[in-house]
Amino acid sequence: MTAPAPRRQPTLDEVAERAGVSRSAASRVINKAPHVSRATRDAVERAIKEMGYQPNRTARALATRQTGIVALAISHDDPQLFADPFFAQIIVGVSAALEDTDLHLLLCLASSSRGRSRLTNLLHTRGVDGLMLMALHGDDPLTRIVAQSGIPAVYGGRPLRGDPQWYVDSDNVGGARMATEHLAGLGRTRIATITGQMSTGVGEARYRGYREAMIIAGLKPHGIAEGDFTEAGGAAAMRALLLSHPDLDAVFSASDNMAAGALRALAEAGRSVPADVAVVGFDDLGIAERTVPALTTIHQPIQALGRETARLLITVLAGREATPLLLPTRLVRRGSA
Amino acid sequence: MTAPAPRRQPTLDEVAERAGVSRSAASRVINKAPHVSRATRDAVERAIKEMGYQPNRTARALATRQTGIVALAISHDDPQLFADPFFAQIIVGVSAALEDTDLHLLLCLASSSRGRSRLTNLLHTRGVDGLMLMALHGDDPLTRIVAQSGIPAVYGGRPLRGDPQWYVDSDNVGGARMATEHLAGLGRTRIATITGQMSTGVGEARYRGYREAMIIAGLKPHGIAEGDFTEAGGAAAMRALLLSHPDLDAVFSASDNMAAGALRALAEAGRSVPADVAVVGFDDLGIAERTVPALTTIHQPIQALGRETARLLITVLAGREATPLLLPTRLVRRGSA
DNA sequence: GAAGAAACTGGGAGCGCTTCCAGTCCTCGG
DNA sequence: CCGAGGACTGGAAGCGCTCCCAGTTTCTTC
Repeated sequence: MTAPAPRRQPTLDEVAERAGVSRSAASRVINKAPHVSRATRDAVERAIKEMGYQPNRTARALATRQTGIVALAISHDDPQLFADPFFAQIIVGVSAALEDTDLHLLLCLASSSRGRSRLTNLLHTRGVDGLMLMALHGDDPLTRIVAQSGIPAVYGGRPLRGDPQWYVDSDNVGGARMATEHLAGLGRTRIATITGQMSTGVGEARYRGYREAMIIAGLKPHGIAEGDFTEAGGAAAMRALLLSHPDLDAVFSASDNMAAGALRALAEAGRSVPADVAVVGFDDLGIAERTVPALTTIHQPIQALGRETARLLITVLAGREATPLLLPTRLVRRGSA
Repeated sequence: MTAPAPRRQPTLDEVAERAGVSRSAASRVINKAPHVSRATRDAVERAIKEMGYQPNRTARALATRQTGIVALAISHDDPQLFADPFFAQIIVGVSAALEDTDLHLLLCLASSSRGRSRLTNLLHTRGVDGLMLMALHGDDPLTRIVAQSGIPAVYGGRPLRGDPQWYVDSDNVGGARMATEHLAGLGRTRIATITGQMSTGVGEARYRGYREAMIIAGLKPHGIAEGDFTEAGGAAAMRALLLSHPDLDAVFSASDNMAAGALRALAEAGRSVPADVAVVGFDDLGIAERTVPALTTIHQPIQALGRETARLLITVLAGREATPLLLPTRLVRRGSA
């Protein structure tokens, strides 16, 4: 069995003819343009209803130079990373924001080089009106390509390098500061940190928040280990910290995944949490509730991040004034600190 | 700050002029059509390279009546359901299959009525070449709309009503049968089942598999409770079963989520698993490894489901012969049975 | 009642590409 | 040396819509 020939849709010309007016007139009533008499409008609207007319998207796109499509590009080396619930939440947020516009969402997983070139092609061939970019790593070549294409782009999460004109981000610095302050407020003084990759925007920002809070609290960093946002990486980092700073009494981990690994490593080392070592994570993505003990962490409003990224892009596309946005994070107290 | 004016891309006419040939000739070399002399081809290719020409997607779409876009529509009442890792895996699979074509992926969350009408509109305005549909419930009005639109559609997971021309599905019946047989093979004879909503295709199919296996094993169903694929629903169903059939010695649950709830309810009732009651789930979606005891379950190849759904659509769009596909499931033995 | 403004109308030129078709140019067998 | 057939070529007609513009009608206003 092969595909059936699609049923032919009526065209604007046919509608106009049926309504006994010119194509221009019909176009005007469809686009709610001014200078249309009552009689014309009625006739056209009746014809439209009778024929079940719907304007052809492609033709309209060609004439207006607007496709009505925006892309969400997720650039990351590991395609499996997409399976992280993070992105599902982002997509839910983005979709919600697009729902009251007539924009549609194109999804680009630009992890492979093939995926990247497909995205580049999409930009150059004017396949989309705008772009949302997520999960870039430090020196992603995409930023340059995007900038050159001239297609409006909004970044979800500020990239490390290059200062994009438009972005929406969680307040990573503030969150990390809050986490560290919480630890210090608990009376802990030997506070270590497990960072994400310092080549990423988030990794760097959360580390910076930690540093700032330590300075304000009048404390010296007590152990810094770089992880990779994975559970295994967190465990390894924790072990390293335990070796280099055996007397640490608190850890701020730049992600819940890593914190989960750290908890495991701490348990293996016989340290009790939070009695011996207090732990604070970052993200609050489900896993934080399932660790033992449950993780005190910084909540990041992911769905809102998606929603606001899309909203910002909508604003930009509408030609309205738009400025970057920083979304607040908040501390969620559970058992680990 | 507002959007900058996009830099103008060269057009085919300009390329042709630069190469000193007609637009038709240039078009021919771009589309690798026959009847192009070596000299013409070289000239055009040089011009293309020099000018960085990329054919405009929209214009091409208008001329060929093909957009180069396919949509993945997820129709479900609950938008939050999308956060389920299931869909992320589907998307990864779909993207992988599309990656070696020049089709792009449009994502439609058609849960709200607004979302549904957006999708309908997309079909009628010829905004996409083809459609993949997932997570339909029984009498989804979408099936009719899709059929009427004449746009080729492939179903991921067979809908309950209506027998679509093309679909890809996991072998739910076979999997459920396998699960039940496993239980029977363990010597259990009083085997209950917790079903999903019987108004869904999966719910019905997995129940059918259970029934068939029971008949083959010469056993009588020993308790049937309808759940809703959630953990809470599974727990409630298990409690009901414990009340109606206190002597049951095994349970086949139509999803891991429900099985997790069932395990909880069994623990509360003081039954030990698998000693008193053996439990088998369905899906193998991560949660199965994290229950206590770990869940014996039927593994469903989700990523492959997405991939094959996309492949089938690609085949259909290419006008090639295509037939429905049933993906094999397999038993994964863990602690619960 | 005339002149000017405002409302309406349809023709037509695009948007950037594909594709049909009628020509032109070669090549080659008879 | 001629004609047939094939390989090329460019002109032109779309694809279905928007939008400018010149022309017509209607409404003001003094």
